[in-house]
Amino acid sequence: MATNAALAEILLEIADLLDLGGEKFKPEAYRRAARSLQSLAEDVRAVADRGELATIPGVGDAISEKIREYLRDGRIEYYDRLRQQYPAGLLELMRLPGLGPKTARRFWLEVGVEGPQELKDAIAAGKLNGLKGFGPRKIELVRAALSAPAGSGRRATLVEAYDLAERIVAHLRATTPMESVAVAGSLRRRRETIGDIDILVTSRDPERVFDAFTAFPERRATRLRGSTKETIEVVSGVQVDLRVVAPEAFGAALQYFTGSKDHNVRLRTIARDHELKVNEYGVFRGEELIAGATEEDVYAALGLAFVPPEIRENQGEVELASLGRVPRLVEAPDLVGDLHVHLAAGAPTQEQNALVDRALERGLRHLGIVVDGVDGAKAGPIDALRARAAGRLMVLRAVEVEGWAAGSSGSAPPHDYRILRPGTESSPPSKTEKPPPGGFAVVAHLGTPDAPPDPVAAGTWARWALEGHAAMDIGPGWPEASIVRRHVEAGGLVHIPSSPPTDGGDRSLLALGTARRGWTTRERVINASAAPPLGGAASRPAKSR
DNA sequence: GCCGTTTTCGGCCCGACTGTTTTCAGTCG
Repeated sequence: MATNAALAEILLEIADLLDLGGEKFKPEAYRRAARSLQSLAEDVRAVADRGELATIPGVGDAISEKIREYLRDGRIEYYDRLRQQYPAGLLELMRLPGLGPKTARRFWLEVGVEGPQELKDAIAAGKLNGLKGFGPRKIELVRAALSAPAGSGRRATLVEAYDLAERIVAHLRATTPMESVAVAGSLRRRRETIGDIDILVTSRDPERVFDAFTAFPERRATRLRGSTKETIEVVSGVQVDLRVVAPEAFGAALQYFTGSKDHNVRLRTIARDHELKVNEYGVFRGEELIAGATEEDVYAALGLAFVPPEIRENQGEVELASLGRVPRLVEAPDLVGDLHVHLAAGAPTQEQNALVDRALERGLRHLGIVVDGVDGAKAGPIDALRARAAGRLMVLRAVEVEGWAAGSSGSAPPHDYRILRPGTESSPPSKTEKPPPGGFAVVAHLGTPDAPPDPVAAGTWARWALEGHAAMDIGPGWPEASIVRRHVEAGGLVHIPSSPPTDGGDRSLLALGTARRGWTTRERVINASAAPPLGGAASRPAKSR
């Protein structure tokens, strides 16, 4: 595991242990530091080497010292000491849904339970009966949590969460009248993985919306249902929250429930400094509602420029917003080409033509095609496609070279540029390993939605791309936004797929979101330029015909 | 434990929901 993630995990566990001890504010402090590490744009070791650990939000003297200890000794004494104070099973107990540190601690001290199995036995033996604050419903809740199916409450990949949210929204739209519906939460921020899906609705008839939500075919269980929100778990184990809000508060609610938590805390602090209060119902001066219908209003009321959802992580965006200097992130209309489209050599002419026609419909200016299953020296269908494009679209011929072990092999021109495929099946390259010689315009196939690249490997490939002046291909949820951000801030280029996939769905939106999450601006996107800089290519691009 | 263009000490977001409660504690996001 990458150092940042491993350290974050330890800090989170320290937080849980402190919770068990009844600490009031320390746990949240450790969690905040952990979240900062998780979204840190570089290896924490590099930050430590520069002596700048304290610049990380939520990291002060004490946590800095613990981080240094970990980097030096591979352990943190404070953490080891805390762990000795409680049975390991208590942490498992407090992580069950509906249970927390207080409850776990009471089970331990008052019933002598040290873990999930012992708790099961204790319930079966009726040892919880008569325990103060534990009625039959509460005991049943605990019992159900203990026997929850495997995978319950798990995190989903970005693509999985996106598709699920699309199905839920479609179901709601088809079955109940709503004024507006939006997806919020970490899915809207395009996080790499999604803990729970947040859906926001305005409607005059909340009960009807909840009824429709309850009737969603994939629902497995309802966690809770009140007058403003309902939480369900679907069969895949993912949790979905639905909230109904008033139209005049839609923007405030969307802002609030989009998060991130740390971003919102910053906003509320700023509000307080302006003698304002912000919550999911709006921005208030005293009792008076001064903003809330749109997100733009909410930010404006706080004297801030609008912040795109993808970068709301308290990673410097709030400061820039207060100065009115939020970067303009790449947007879908900026993508004027695609340099990485595959076409089977034997594909029917109709399918080949559709590739060009779709690109023309989208108004693309260039299209780079890898023809699979044909000798690179042969023209394949490229000439025919060039004729079809008839000067309206620059059709480029790309070849893919697989694996760093491939050496200098690969087809000779005539191709316009080469794409490096590091070879995800192989073991990741070492830090000192070099890419194969010869230039590349794009480094691609770094992962798939189900198998995102290992962060260390992705970091190496990003470096290859940077050194070779090639663009790093972005996928939905990978590489991690922190790697993308470090790459583009170092001056690197990215490639964002823009052609709609042939298998339906429009997940190219998600790759765009991942790029935006990495603070990518248009200038850093190789296919946002009408004349893509293919300087890293083995040969110069052919002239447009 | 962290943080501060009013603070280096005294705060720390805040509301919904649930179960068990005659007014609240715990959990969650």
